[in-house]
Amino acid sequence: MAPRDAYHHGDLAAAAVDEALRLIDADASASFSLRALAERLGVAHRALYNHFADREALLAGVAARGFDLLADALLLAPDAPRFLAAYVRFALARPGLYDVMMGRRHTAINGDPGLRAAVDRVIGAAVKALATPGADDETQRREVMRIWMIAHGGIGLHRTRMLRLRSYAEFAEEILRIAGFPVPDTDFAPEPS
Amino acid sequence: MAPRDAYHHGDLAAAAVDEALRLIDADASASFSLRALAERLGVAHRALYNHFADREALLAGVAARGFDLLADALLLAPDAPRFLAAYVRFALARPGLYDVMMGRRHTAINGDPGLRAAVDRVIGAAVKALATPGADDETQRREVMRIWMIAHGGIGLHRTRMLRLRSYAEFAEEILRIAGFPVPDTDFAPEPS
DNA sequence: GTGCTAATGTATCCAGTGGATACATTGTCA
DNA sequence: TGACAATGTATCCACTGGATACATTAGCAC
Repeated sequence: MAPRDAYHHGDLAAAAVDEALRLIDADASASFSLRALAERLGVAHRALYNHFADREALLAGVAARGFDLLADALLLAPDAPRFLAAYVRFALARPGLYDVMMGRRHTAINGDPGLRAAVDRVIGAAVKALATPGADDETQRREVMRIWMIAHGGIGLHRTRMLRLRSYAEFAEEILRIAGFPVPDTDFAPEPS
Repeated sequence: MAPRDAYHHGDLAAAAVDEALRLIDADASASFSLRALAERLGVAHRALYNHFADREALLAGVAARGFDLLADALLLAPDAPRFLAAYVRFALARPGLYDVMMGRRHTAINGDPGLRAAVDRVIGAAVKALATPGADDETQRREVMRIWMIAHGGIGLHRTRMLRLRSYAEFAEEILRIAGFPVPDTDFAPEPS
């Protein structure tokens, strides 16, 4: 839909996603606006509409990039507990990006092939890290779902302070315990802001 | 902060929360606006600011009402699996309201006493339904967290169709299995829209 | 009862938003 | 070289949350 050739700007579509990701990462609480993005790119805000149907389409691009980054991080995890730790670390370190990734509605997720592919990379990383040798496919799939639900749910509840956990460290240990993993001696993740 | 006496309108503060809840329930995908709300109340949009500091404060009121409704529903659950079922049913039946409830940031949750109290009613209902006779407090608390994480995470992932579950019924069965509960023969929840 | 005062609601303005239409520019290729 | 389509700009619109200034009215002191 959006050509990748170099034109006036160079490659506005890619630059827009890059810069949008930067803006969203810089301040998760700030609301993202096309006009602010266009200004940082030195371009009329309407120029973005030559590359993205609307604001949602641009954010879908950002989300896809986010899932790719997440998959990259998760593929390094050698086992299940470190997979869970890496997932939680990513989400809490980049709350704005995580919101954009998870805020999409299902129509957007399945309507955008690039986005769906990036999500599937994450699922692939999960299957790889959570695989247990003897188990059948159904069991594997269910384990992926279980860990993902606990991680995603835990992150959401922690961020609203719905559950009365005093600190990030406490949360991190707790989520490992709840998932049924041993808690390592050393902190498995740096304190996100 | 907002007096509850009857004045010009009667009780605009309460009426506003009621009507906002109705609007949000009616169309979860529509973005909620103060002006649309004021129009439905037959009042200048600026009148709402005599009762709520800003849009967020009004939505905090809606969220508090939502948690009260959720607590009401959960208190009827006689055991853990039916607690989980009731929670999931509520969230999927009222997606807009659930978003408003869970979209708050922690500052809002803990800053508004009414909201915090409503959240605590939900936690109380959870403790009641998930209590196991012999267990100590720490174990109880952890079980509440585990079920809540699975429920909240599962709802989020299901609504974005992140996990490849074909239908709501499939999701409902799966989340019970994942939480370690037996799956009943009959559907435990009607299909939400 | 009669005013006074503060709570409530209104009128009007503002900057900012996403989006649309019409037009200018410019790279590419026939 | 020239036409055309891709790209970017100028300008407009309806709508949003919010602010300031003013009108109304309820309820209390007397």
